[in-house]
Amino acid sequence: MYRSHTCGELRATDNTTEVILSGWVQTIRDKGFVLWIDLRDRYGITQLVFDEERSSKAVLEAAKDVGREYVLQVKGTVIERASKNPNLPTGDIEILVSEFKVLNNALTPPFTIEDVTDGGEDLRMKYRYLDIRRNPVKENLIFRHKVTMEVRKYLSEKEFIEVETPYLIKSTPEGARDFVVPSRMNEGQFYALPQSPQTFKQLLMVGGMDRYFQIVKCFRDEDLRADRQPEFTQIDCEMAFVEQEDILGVFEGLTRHLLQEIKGVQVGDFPRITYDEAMRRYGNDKPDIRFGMEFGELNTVAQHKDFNVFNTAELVVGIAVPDGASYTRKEIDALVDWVRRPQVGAKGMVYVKCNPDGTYKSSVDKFYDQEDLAQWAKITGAKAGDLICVLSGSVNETRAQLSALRMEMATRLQLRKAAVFAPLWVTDFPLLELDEETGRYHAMHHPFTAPKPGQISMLEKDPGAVKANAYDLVLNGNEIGGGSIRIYDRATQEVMFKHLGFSEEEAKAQFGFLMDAFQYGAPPHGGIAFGLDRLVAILGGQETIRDFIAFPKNNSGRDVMIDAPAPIDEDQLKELSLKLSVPS
RNA sequence: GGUCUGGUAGUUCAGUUGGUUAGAAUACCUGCCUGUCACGCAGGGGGUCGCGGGUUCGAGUCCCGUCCAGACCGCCA
Repeated sequence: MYRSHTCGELRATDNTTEVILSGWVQTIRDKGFVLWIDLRDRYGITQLVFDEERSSKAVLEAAKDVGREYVLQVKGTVIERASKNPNLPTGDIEILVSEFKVLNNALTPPFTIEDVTDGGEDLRMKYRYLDIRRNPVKENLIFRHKVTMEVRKYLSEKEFIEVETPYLIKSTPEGARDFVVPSRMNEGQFYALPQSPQTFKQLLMVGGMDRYFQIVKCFRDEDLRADRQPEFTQIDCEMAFVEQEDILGVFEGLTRHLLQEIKGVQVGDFPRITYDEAMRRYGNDKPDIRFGMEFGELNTVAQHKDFNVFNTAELVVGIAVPDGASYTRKEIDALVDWVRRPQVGAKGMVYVKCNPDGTYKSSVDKFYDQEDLAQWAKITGAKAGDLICVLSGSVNETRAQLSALRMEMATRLQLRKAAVFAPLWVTDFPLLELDEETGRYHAMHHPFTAPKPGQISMLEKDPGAVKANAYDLVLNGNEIGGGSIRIYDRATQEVMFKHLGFSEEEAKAQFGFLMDAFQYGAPPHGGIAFGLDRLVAILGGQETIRDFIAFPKNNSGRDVMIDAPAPIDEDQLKELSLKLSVPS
């Protein structure tokens, strides 16, 4: 037997009990006459004591030879401590060790295994198995487990069935780049790893599964971010015989359940706004509504004066930064520089200080009088003491720029509080999106999304105006879920493919199986998929998803621990009928 | 593909205007210490200043290139 108890469970009531513990050496405090070792496992820390009076000389001497992170098995008696540690759950007791065994020794770890480590990101990833011994990472993984358990519990209670779908599927040109896998048995042919189980879950609906979910890995070969990994986990869901309202109801319920069970937070009905409204009020389709600073469009009051920049702009729009009027000239200049960074891309910024005395001071006083500026303040909701920041230009770019500024100011003003949860639904997404480079329309969500009833006819004349039965669930400025009502008849699906620029042959080759299935009694259906990594990170109050993934990839898509990806040898290439055009 | 930031001891970092032998903290090693728990005290070892080139009497410091890491833009149906 390696242990009778864990390192986290012994209390004063266990006094005099004979126990066996196993774990890792957290720290050694050697006072000469007495020596303590903190023994750590997943459950906690228990202090071991060795001293000159009560321990045998051999045991005490041997204890002086152990090092950090050694794996020990100890046998001893629980005793009440002479000096207790109120900061530790096991702080009332310690183990007087009668014998112990070093199960394994350990090199000095390259960084300290403590809550606040001295290790940098890179090093922690290289030795991720050591990082996982640290409480913050360990707790995150346990937290993730709790979330997935609650998801399974909730959905199972609602009659959802978890079904596994294949990982080796077919590559399609739409959307993100696929990871591809060469097939040895089918020379020159490739599988692709799924970007999502989209078509399979729809086929499960045709198969009559009615309510499906799956906690499933998905793969996208695109550049990474703090909240984006090449392989990531989705809570993928689909329901038959539903309309949008049914789906929003069930998954608002799931989200509320998680907030309640995981965070103990109660939220009322989730607000809903349309995509168009989100863009107008926040410049963003995933607005963070934990704070205000809503956009105020100033075209009517700022144009037709002598300020040419505004007169020639498609959109003039501002936000009121709370208490920003006290900014110095230098601080405002820094803000202007900030919006002019290439990442934001604004050409400049007009500001209005709303002085506490009710007067206004702006960077465009030459063109606008106090009355004009009072109008701006009214529209942006600026109060005395605020700073109005105004950007102008083309609609889409200006909104994106001001949205970036809004988020930046909220961060600086600490309005993005991790303990506050503000979910909302964004609905009525456009069906299609114009790719400005190719001049082609592509599906904003995916090509299986149903247009709003009655709007199919608009596809010909004004494809960009067609709205879809598509929706996103946004939490604290992050898209945590997105879905749609699907097309379920062959004719409509064919029309969609045609408008996306597929020839009949291409559509048949790539999605013929789905359109065939639609001819055999496909039920109306729709669904949603949640990004689990992101959801867990946000519930955990953090921005980066990496610390909620046991073995994540770095910025360049590398696993620095196992050093992947890596070249494969000549024999493997040959077996797969592959030839490299670059030296490996 | 692009922008920005960083790379100096095992680790996290400091390093002034380009100037003597590159520092701190922590980790590690040795010794001391009668109740520690971030133990304390004394001492010690530890450096290809990412790599390559250039400017200079002299480069951790300035310039060019390159690699690596991180954040962001593009991208992510």
